[in-house]
Amino acid sequence: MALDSASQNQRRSDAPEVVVARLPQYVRILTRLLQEGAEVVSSQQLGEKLQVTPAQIRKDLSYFGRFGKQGRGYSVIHLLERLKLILGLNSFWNVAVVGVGRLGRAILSYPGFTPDGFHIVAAFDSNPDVVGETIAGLTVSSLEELDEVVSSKKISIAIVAVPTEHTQGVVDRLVACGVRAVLNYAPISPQVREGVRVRNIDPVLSLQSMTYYLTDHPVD
Amino acid sequence: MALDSASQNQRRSDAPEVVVARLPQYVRILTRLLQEGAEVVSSQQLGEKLQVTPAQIRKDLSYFGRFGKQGRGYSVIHLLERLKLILGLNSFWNVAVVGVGRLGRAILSYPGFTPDGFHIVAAFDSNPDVVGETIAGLTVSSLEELDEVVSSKKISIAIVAVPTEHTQGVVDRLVACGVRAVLNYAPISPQVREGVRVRNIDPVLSLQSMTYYLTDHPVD
DNA sequence: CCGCATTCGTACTAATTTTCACAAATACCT
DNA sequence: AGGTATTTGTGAAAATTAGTACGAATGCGG
Repeated sequence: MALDSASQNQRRSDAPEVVVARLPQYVRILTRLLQEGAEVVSSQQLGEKLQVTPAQIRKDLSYFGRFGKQGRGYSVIHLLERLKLILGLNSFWNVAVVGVGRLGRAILSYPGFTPDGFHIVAAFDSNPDVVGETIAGLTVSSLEELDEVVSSKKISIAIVAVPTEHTQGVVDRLVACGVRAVLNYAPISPQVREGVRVRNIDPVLSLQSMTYYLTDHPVD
Repeated sequence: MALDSASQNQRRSDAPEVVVARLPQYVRILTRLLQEGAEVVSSQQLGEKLQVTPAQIRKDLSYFGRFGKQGRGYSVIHLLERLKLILGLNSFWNVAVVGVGRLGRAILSYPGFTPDGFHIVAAFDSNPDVVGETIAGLTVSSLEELDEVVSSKKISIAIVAVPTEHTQGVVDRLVACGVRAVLNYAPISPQVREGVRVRNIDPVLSLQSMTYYLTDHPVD
């Protein structure tokens, strides 16, 4: 009880990254529970749904405040609201897609980003044949216009689906335009300055880390 | 996240899962180095390319054997071969895609799996309008034929891109047919019996874990 | 061939992450 | 109202993961 700031509700800055990465899963489960009409949920129940120990859930949440009631659990709607606020999911995010090839088109047509508050408001490609084309209601812009459009449309997140060899260059340009979060689909990990976040979507790496377990390994 | 680490490791060498997950990245870098004509590489150089400490690379490799030479480093071609053997990447893997909607089509048309030894040899869908269609040279089969085709084509890995509500059911059927590794694109984490591996591709979770850092958090 | 610069492999140490376990608070039953 | 069953939040312990540092090889230049 001696820790003053530690026991306050606003202690957020020092939450480990691994904890932050779990919060969106909690948000997802809570959203479903809310739809199902649940009013209260315990860390025990959440843990079962997420295949995680109840202690971990309580510990994770404790980095951000005290949201539960002993003997009762967490108010689904209240905890959900708090977590969305913490993650910045209480408002919309404007997103650009860079690279309108096969993959970029699939991303532009994918309806799964919008319900979660990510609005794709611009698409870019370097190919003059593609620029001007309209996909899923969006007209593809030239990369020349990147700076202007990113500024005017207040874009802070980019989804990058360009050929591997252009990825680092595109990411550099995006960061120079003020983008601070990049979701990259190329099979490399772009380097960025501190303060910029990158997540890589790399299905081949995922497959390759599973084949290890499909292979017989002598105990040696 | 891990359920029961004691029961996870049976006869297998005891390399932590987090180490196994890094090996494919080593393989990727080594492949590139080999193409560039490099014959030898040190943990120092590998570490720079991967943004990890040299010690971590040496430690990771030491779980599987002794591959380097003091004062010299690692033979690129030799280390690459050994890692591919460890990961089971020295031969081909037959893969099925289940769900031929927009996403499934994009996956079937994606050329990036083949060079890494993952051969998509079957596609399944429940929609009779889609069954029989040919995409990227593959004729879509009905889900009825799952068991037969998985057996006859020796498929041990499945890529699942079906609507969320059907995902668990499809995964259950796949596991019943003998599939032991699943790459899932739906925004849930399918539950499987021990011994079956699942990796989820979930771009929304990735985005949501970045928005935290784009949001101002009072320090106190 | 000798000394010096490299670099591995690993025992040891540090940091991080997870789990345990328990006081305190709450709900509910009789 | 009193007793019992829940369940949180959190220090402390345990487990896992990463990093340090150094002995032992190895190669090279003179």
